[in-house]
This record gives sequence, C-alpha cells and structure tokens, in this order.
Amino acid sequence: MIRILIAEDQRMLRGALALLLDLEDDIEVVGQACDGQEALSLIASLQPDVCLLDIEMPVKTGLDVAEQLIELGSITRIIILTTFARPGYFERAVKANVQGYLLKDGPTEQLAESIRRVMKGHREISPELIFGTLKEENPLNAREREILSLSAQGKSANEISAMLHLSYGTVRNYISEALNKLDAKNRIEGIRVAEDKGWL
Amino acid sequence: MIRILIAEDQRMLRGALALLLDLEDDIEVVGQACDGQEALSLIASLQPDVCLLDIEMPVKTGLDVAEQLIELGSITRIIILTTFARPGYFERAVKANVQGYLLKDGPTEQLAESIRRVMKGHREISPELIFGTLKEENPLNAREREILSLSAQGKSANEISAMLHLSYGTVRNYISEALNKLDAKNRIEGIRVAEDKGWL
DNA sequence: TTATGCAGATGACAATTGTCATGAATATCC
DNA sequence: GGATATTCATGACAATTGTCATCTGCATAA
Repeated sequence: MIRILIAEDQRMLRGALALLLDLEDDIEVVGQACDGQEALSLIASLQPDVCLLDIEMPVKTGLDVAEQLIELGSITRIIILTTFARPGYFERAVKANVQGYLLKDGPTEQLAESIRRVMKGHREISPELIFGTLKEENPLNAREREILSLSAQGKSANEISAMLHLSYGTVRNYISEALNKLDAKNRIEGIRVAEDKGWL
Repeated sequence: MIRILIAEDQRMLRGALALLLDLEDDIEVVGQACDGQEALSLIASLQPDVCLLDIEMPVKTGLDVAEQLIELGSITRIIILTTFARPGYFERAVKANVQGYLLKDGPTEQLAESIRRVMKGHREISPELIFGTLKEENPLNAREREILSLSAQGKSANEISAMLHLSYGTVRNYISEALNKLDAKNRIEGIRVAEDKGWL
C-alpha cells in the first residue's frame, strides 16, 4: 500500500484528488495539508511514502517544503504538482532534486500511475517541461530580485533604498540592470516578465 | 438525472470533479470544456441542466460565457466555480444573474448538494461572499479601466495615447484619476489593487 | 603583489510619470 | 434656451524613473 500525503491549499482540488487516489487499490491518502508548514509537520509525523506538493501555498511554498525535506534527509518521495510551468520554479525543483514535477494541466488518469512509477524509483516530469523551459535560467541576482520584488509591491526607489539601507542611486542602478537583463523597457514590463517566469 | 457540463481549463481539476460528480447517482457529466468558447458551443448543442464555469479560462472567461448565455435566453442554470473572491468578479456575476457562485476553496462534498439545490430553484453563494465583499463597487469607468489595463501590460503613456487615439496628456489624466480613486501612489500599486479586486 | 571582480555610491541627463487648474466641444435634461 | 455632466485636451510643474560613465572600497585569486 502506497501511503500519500497531499498538500494543496485549494480545498476543492485537494478533496477531489484525495477521493480519486483513494479509489485506487494500492494507494491510501493518509494526510492532507492546506499550507506548507502543516505539510512539513504532517510529513514528519506520518512518514508517508510520497507527498504531493502544490507550489503556491500560504506560509511556505511547496518548493520551500521540498528543500527542507531534502535537507532533513526525509525519505518521503516528493512530487511537485502545480499550475505553473515557470522556468524558475522548475529550476528550483530540479536543484532540490525532487522525484516528480507534474502540471495540474495534465490528465487526471496519469496521476496514480506517476505515483507508482516514482515509488519504483523513476523520475516523473510533465512532458511539456522536458524541452525548452529547462534551459531558461534566472538572470537576476539576489539583490536585483529583492529590489524588483519590492518594486512589484508598489514601492518607490526611495522607499526601497530606506528599507534596504542602500543609496537611492544604487537602487535605481539595480533596477536598471534588472530591466536590461529582462529586456524590458520599464518596471512594469520587467515585473510582468519576471513574475511570469517565476523569477521573483 | 441532472445533466452537467464542466468548463474548467485545469485538466486535473476538471477530471477530478467530473469523476467525483459522476459518482453521484442523480448526476451525469455530459460534457467538458477547457475554454469559454468551447463551453458556449457545447452548452448550445448539449443543453445541459447546469453548467459549472471557471472564471479565468482562455479565449472567453466564465463571466463572458455567463453573460452571453443569459443574453441568449439559455435555460441552462449557471454556477460559477472560481478561486477568486474578487469583488469585481462577484459583482459581474450577480449582475448577470447567475444561479450560483462557489469558491474552489469550499468543501468538495458540498458541490453535488449545491447543484441539486440550484436545480430546485435556489441560489447558491459561498458563505465567504455573502458579507463584506459584496458592497465594493468598481470605482473605475470604462476608459480608466482600459487605460490602466494597457499600462498593466507595460505600455507607456505615449504608446497608450497612440493606441487609443487620445492625446498624451489625456491618458495621463485618466491614469492619475484612476490612481486617485484606487488610493494608490503610483501605477504599479494601482494595478495591484485593481487586479486584486478583479476590477481590470 | 598586482589585478581582477564585485557591491555599492555619485552625479548628470533625459524621459516618463503624477498632479492640477483650466478650457473646448458635445450631449442630456429641465 | 440655460444648467449640467461627460469626454478629451493643454500647459505647467515637480517628482520619479531609466541610463551611463565613473569612482571607492574590499575581497580574492594568480
């Protein structure tokens, strides 16, 4: 019997997936979490064979959870299950060395099969991701990311400089450099591009 | 037998919901659509009793579909099923006079029951929406919305003026007025607020 | 030790943005 | 007709943004 934990904040989807997987003879859903923090503690206490992690969850993202699990040396196998084929997300997942990265756009029927294959030691990646997406690396460094994120929240260069204890001019230099790397002609376009790729 | 059509672009959720509803004795999923356009044509040909519409779908949103169905005098009852409790979305749905507005955050078990209640002539609204959200009306007029949307795509005032055949100054006036109404101190904050409320 | 690179700062400039007061043209209602 | 609202336009001003060339420490590797 394969013991599964599902971490997904959307209750309707979580419930439906649990039901669907429980219909399989060899799979048992042993726990459900609605945020990353809860997922971590449930995995620690339940020690499931596989966990299904959504990425965009409250408190901690699925990628945060995955990275921490690996760091803790957890034996629970990890499958990321997300809406987003964002290169930045995928890159982080690959670096964290997860066993699976599936898109919610994929077919329902394949989910149980992917879980079984992961249990056998395979890696499961949504076919959409295998080509293309992979190579797009995040061109922004930590500072640029930090500053562009604040800008994305509507902060002005002046506010950002105060928050980060940097000079006004330095902040603008970083933004300018980020826009250059993103090939965007202004903050708004830059933010769109970066968010879209999962680089923020 | 209640005949249902599901319009939802996320295949995993669509599949899981279809399976879940098909398990009910008195419900039959007769069709599935992955975008608004497909939903419209399937509803026309299949004439289901109820349709479940996601809002954010390709080609046509669920709200577009709902408005067109009502305009066409379709007898199919409409339930909006969405992630977003955005006032602007809810306002549009109420104005279109849909039979239900449920959140994907709601419990799976209640979905079938809501469908039955809608069939009996009731209206089904997620409890989260009944208080609060309702009263927040979209403060932006059509022009302000249009211009802020373009701005949200990264267009400069100059580009927008060319696209809409308005003067440069007029565009900036509209943006300024929109920011004032949204109580935002710059474009980026304004866009955030408006998108968050579903006003764009 | 030099040099190479990185994080940050400065100053200068142009372009864009945000704000406001004012005004023309048109339509709508009484 | 006169009062009113709507839509768009202008001009002027300050603040913010985007771009560049240049400069200072500071660390680190050859």
